[in-house]
Amino acid sequence: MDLYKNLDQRAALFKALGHPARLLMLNLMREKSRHGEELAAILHLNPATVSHHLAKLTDAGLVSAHKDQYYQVFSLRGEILKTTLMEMVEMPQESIHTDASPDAFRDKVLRSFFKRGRLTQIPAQQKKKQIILEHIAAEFEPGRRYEEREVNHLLLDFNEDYASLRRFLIEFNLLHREGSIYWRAEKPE
Amino acid sequence: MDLYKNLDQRAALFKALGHPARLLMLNLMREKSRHGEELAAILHLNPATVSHHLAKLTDAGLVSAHKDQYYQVFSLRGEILKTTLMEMVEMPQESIHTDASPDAFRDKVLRSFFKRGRLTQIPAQQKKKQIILEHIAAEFEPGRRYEEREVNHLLLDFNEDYASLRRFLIEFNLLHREGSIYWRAEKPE
DNA sequence: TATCTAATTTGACAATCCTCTAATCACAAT
DNA sequence: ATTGTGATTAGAGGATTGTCAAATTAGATA
Repeated sequence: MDLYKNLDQRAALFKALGHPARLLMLNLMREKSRHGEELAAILHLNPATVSHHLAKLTDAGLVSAHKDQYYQVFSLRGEILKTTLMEMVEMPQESIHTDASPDAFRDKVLRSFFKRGRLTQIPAQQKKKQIILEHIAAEFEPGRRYEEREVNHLLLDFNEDYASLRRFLIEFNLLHREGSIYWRAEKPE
Repeated sequence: MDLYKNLDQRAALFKALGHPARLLMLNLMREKSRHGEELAAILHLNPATVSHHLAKLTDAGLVSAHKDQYYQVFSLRGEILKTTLMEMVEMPQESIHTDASPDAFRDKVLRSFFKRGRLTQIPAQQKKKQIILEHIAAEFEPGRRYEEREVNHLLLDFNEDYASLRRFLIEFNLLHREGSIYWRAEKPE
């Protein structure tokens, strides 16, 4: 079954389950197979309406139909219902990336605070400060030891207020210091 | 948790899951908690739209929120997602009876073929014939043995064509015969 | 306090969905 | 072939939903 592979198919499955009348139909079919006229009588619905609902259930792969004498008999296809909600919600990472871009927020923040490579201002908000500081910290080579003078020089490329930047980098644990020697922190990941 | 107990609440849960954007949100929250602005950026949606979707997810009990600095941070409430689709679809018998009437079809058939206790005609269709024959068979006392003469007399109350009725009852295994002695079949259930 | 920021609400519009009636279709029975 | 039966389609009305822009609210910052 390669139905339910992508996002929209899964949403469609849930949508098919998202109506009381259809849930009742599935319950009735759980007991035994049923034909349209029967369901219509039980649910006090117009046969056309039942047809409509049954079409949705069949499209979603939840029921199947076969002919018997005068009737079109519908049966529950129970296999899919054995999976957990989580398995059905959970999409592989890569398909999340195709449908959305998880770094969009980060990108947006970086774009709005950096102009031509320079930091226009230091954001007051933690989450945004974190993002721009991480971006700046990436300029330091891991493992290498820096004199304070070198650090200042490097930071000046981003903003004239190099002292604040240096302080924040320390505060956010992106840069470490011992005496006048600085080095970049290990990446958390 | 007595949420998800009744039909409409369950339909509401599925409806909440029945939209691609909301499935993506849940996936993003699976990795870590997120705030609205972030989700909006990632999904390329208006913050108001994200708010709208988040409200549906919270109403359905799928996410919870807490404040952090400037932000309202939303987290996935995963417990519910561990249940299988079937458990969520499956309603106890009694609540099916309150929301629908499983015997409505049978009732309808009986009403339309019996007028003032008499069978107006013998239906040609199997399913309906079955229903009216079961109803007639119920007039015979279980265990008791009937002479053919008694059977005919009893059936005449329903329809003048007692011979056809008798034949059908045998054919549908509702009545058994040995020689000229008849008796009612055991109930299948 | 005044100001800033994210979240929510409001209102509008389009799209989708649910329900029914009426018409049509497919097919079994005669 | 004609009739009868259930299923489906077409279309329409009303309700709900998804989306965004604009206004408002709640709460943190300074």
